[in-house]
Amino acid sequence: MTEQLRELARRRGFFFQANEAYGGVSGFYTYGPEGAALKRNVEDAWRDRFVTREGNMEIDSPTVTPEPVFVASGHLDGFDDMLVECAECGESHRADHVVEDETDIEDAETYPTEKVADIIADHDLACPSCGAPLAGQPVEEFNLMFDTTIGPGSGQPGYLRPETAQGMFTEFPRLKEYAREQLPFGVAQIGAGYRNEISPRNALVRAREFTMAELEYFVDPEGEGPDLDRVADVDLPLYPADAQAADGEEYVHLTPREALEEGVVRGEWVAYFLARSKEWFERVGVDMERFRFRQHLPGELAHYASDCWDAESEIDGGWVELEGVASRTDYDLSKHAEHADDTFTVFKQYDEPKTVERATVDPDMSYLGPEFGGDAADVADALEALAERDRAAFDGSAEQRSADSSSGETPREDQVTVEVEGEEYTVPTEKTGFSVEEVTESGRHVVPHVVEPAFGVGRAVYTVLAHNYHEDEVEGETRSVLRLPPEVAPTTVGVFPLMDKDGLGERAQDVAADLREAGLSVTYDDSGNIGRRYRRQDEVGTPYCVTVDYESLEDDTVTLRDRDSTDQVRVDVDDLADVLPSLTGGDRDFEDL
RNA sequence: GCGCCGAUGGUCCAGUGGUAGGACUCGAGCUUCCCAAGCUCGCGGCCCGGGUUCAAUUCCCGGUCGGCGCACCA
Repeated sequence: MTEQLRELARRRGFFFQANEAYGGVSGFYTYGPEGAALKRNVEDAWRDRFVTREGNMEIDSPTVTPEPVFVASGHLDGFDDMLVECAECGESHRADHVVEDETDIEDAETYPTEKVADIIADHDLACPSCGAPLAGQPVEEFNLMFDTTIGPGSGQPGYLRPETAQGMFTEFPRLKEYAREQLPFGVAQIGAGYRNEISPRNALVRAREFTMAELEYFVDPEGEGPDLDRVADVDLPLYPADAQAADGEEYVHLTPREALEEGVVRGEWVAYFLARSKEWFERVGVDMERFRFRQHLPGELAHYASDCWDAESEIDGGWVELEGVASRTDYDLSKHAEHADDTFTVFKQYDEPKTVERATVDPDMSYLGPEFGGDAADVADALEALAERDRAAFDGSAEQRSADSSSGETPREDQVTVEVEGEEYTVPTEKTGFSVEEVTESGRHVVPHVVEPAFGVGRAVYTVLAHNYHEDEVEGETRSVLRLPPEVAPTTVGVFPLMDKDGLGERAQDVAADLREAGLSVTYDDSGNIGRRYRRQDEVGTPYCVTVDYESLEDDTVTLRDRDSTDQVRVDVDDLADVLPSLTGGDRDFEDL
């Protein structure tokens, strides 16, 4: 099936390997005319569901991203792994981890690979799996992010984004303004992401450049949940972590509300988006008999996720991840708040203003300035942060006195020490302007939590193709047909003259032009006999075909043929522009015509 | 990245130390006329580099790409 599908995809222009004229490179694909249309329709359906109907906003951020963003997000640490492979058992290990586990060295991760290889040789380190010596084995670095240089010369380092999500996070300070600081709100993006996969496989399933559709839904961790009534009847095929540990594949079928009540799914928003996702996958043509939500096992969770469910489809006996619905908590926004020079919180007003005690500082800059020079402002910021965090530091705790006395200096109760970029600065407490005041707060700054449904568009397209490919037997002949939902089919209607003579061709051309003018995606075909033309359209999933015959010339009717049943009805030419959209939109059924 | 297998028209395959053939598709024409019909004609190909050889698509080496298994998939 896969081979036939792959062949169909190539031959009919759904997708194929890119740059084949130059030998091709693994992991890159071009969507041909049919595939690009199918993909666009899938994306449009996603946009309709997760942007328009959810009332979210869509953005479009750059794919080239400066390095500091990934320092903050944590991707820089995660992708720059050093691997060493055991010659004996073939197992790959993190070279830096081997070194750190077996020696006193604690920061092997920061060493160049050659040095790590030397250390392994010098210490006669062995393979953690089989015990064979690793000395002499090369230590190799692999980057999962594509790097680039921004600007001329050495420029500044940048990376192609491994996910579109960071764009939504880095622009959060503006986006929250557009949302009028009202949680919850969602920001979505459809675009390319890049991962320099070690071994791309399986066509669109694991590509190095691929389209993602991601929604970052920002919620108040203490706020109200979604309206689960709207998805009350959705049956979720759940495959929880504990069921995966057990033998067999026991799925649990629950509604979102049941799943929450039974504690299978943690988090109302996750449950809500699982339901919306399932409905959407069904809408674009994923077979629900070959679909499930699988919970990530604890060790499988990404560095940013607290809980994650993958939507998966079954293709040829294997399961393909289509979507991850992750609880990213406040990880991303907190990280960017730490690293970036902006505010990643939303101000949440209390119902009633509160009076609270708050520790503040008002540093004497006429002292700090001369004392610390250019660092004075940073010291002042550090003092403010310290006051919020630990007001005891300002009244000379026992611990601090003890520390001071042990250093041999005169105990000083009246000073406070802060650290700025590794340097310690000591300031007399009286110069900090420290005080504890009663203030009235009308609200507080909340770091929103993020619930992220992230879809792989290419994988969805691939699944839709695989799940809708059928071979019928028609009078002993095999008929290949893609039973795509009309909404996503690349072409809505094929228009043919029964024969290309006696004016039928001209009449059919007019019909095709009129339907195009009405906004429909139309293919005109006058080549070969009529049956061949129907089969061509069947193979690319065109749901309807219109044939102009001799009767058309008399009474302005045409035959309208249904892909799945191959049934035909006669329809007035003038009605086509209304009938076809109502059929594809699901407002009418073919049988009722 | 490792191992095994493979690479010949758009697609699927056969074959050969003297540059190749079929089927399907596609195009033109005739014929038929509502579900891959028939006939005629036509377009179109040996992954790349090196070696052996008078001569390599064929044999050898290396590479690239693909499939499968392992590893990897933050």
